Amino acid sequence: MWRLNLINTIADQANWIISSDVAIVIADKYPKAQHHYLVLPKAEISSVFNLTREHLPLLEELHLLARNVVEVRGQQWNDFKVGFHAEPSLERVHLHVISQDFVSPCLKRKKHWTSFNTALFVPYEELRDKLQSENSFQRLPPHAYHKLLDSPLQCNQCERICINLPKLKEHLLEHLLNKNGQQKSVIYTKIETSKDKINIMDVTEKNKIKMDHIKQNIRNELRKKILDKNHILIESDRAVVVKADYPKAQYHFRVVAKEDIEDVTKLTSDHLQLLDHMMELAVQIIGKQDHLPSRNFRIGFKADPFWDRLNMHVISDDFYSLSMKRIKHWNSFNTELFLPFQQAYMMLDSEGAIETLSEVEFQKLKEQTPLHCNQCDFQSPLLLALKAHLFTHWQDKESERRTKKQMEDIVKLLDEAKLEDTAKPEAASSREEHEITASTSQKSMDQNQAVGADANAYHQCGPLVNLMNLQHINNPFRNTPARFGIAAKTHPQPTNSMYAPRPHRAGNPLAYAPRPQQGGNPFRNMPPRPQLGGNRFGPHLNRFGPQSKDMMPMFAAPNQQPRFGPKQPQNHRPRAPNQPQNQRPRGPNQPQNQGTRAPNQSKFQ
DNA sequence: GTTCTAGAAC
DNA sequence: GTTCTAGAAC
Repeated sequence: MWRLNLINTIADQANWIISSDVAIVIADKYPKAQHHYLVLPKAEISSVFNLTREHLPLLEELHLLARNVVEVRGQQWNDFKVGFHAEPSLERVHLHVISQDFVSPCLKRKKHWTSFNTALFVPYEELRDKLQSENSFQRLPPHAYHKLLDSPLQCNQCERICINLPKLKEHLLEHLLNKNGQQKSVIYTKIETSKDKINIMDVTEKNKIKMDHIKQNIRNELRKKILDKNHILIESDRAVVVKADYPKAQYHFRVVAKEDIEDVTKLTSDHLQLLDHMMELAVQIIGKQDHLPSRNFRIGFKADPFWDRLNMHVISDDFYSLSMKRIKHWNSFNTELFLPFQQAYMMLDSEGAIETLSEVEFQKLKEQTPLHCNQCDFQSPLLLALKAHLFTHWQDKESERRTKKQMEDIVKLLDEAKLEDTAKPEAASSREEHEITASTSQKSMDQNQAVGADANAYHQCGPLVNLMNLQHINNPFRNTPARFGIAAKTHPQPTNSMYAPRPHRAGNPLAYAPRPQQGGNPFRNMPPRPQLGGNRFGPHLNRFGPQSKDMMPMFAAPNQQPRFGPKQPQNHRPRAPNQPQNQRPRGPNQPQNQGTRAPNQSKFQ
């Protein structure tokens, strides 16, 4: 029965985009716009006419998942319409989440348009308020329904009324192209005789040229930025430190060379001193971040940089940020697309150049899934699930940090008390101790506030970058009740030793390090590097220059053999050939969403 | 919800 | 002649 199509679709978890304990999001099989999703409850509620006031919390959850799927797909919430059909055709109540371009080959009939762009579409808020006030939602009278179906085809973005659906579709495409920066002169596209096949090849080609031009202008922004003193956190004669405009973690800075070097591939061994200097600046900016120890920072270059000027990333390893919106954002820091500083330095020192990956490899790495957590064995194909997971790491670290801070305050207090005891031998009562602890905490808090209010300190130390705001409207986890456990499709996690150990995974600072199976690599016996230690960042320790070869390398364990050993011929980068992380042997638990149907789904077949 | 198709509209 | 719409069938 075709009315059960949606129920059949959700029976197969492979169709789920995201889900919670109570609802599921799927893609509309016949999307009427560029983005079109359906949110369905797991509970068997056949239609919108069966909803009552009791369902308001469920409705809220559907709406939350609607926001999440928009976030997952990297789209803007304001571009979407979210609501129900007043006269739905298919069973199981479903919330439409649809982008307002309405450009789609599946938009074929007038009804497709009117069902979303007249009163036949009931926005989420309208239904919610109706249930709140009247405890039910009623079907439209037949005459009203047919009248709405006959509504003129008025554009949803301007006053234009079109004579028929093909004309409206042509008009809607104009809007979409205009929105994407298309000039009006090239809007009028050829409509092919075969239905719904619109030839926009010429248009997209011209679009591409224009977009390339715009991109080039943006690329130059970094060059301009280093001249603008307002953006600069630290400046020297050879480089500056600026805050990243779209930070991909809580702390994200760029050290930008003043010298006109396009990117990391243009570096030669002559630039080793420049790299030393850039590291010194990185050390300085890290040192100014009291909130986070230096071991939580990663320093390196993008192997496929967007900006038109050599810039070195200094980024905290939480990677929890509202700007972390796309899979390529994650992969650019957590695969071989990120070239750690020490690796770049070694390459330059031993080979005199940094060899890049091919364009094909770049593309592959950018889109690579599943996404592996950089702090544990968690993995997921969905960025949203990874972000939810990263959030738990962030919370743990914050709580750890707070506890540590409190302990430090107490120790400090005890030290002070000791001094006072020397002068005044009477032991303080436990009640007094408690009072003193409380007052110290208060004092510490006041001090923090004082520091926060100190504009000069703020300027010199740089702002606390991108501190996560749980209540931010764009935060997908805002107001998410814990019980819903929004984690989408959860995949089995590796539990046995068949999985490669973490040091060999992309996302690890050792991503560029050689792997055991690769023969002839001069670094293959190198022990794992420890995390960066705070006190090793002293600017006076210029351990990266050739003159420091006899010193203990900054990133090495104290007894490790020196990394800057005798040079060996190298015709390739010291990494294993094409061993993407997602080709690791699978564990016994296969992902549940691949192919097989559960027995209880047979009733839908 | 979709596809098919006859007949109206152009 | 082609394009477009709308009802029937699924």
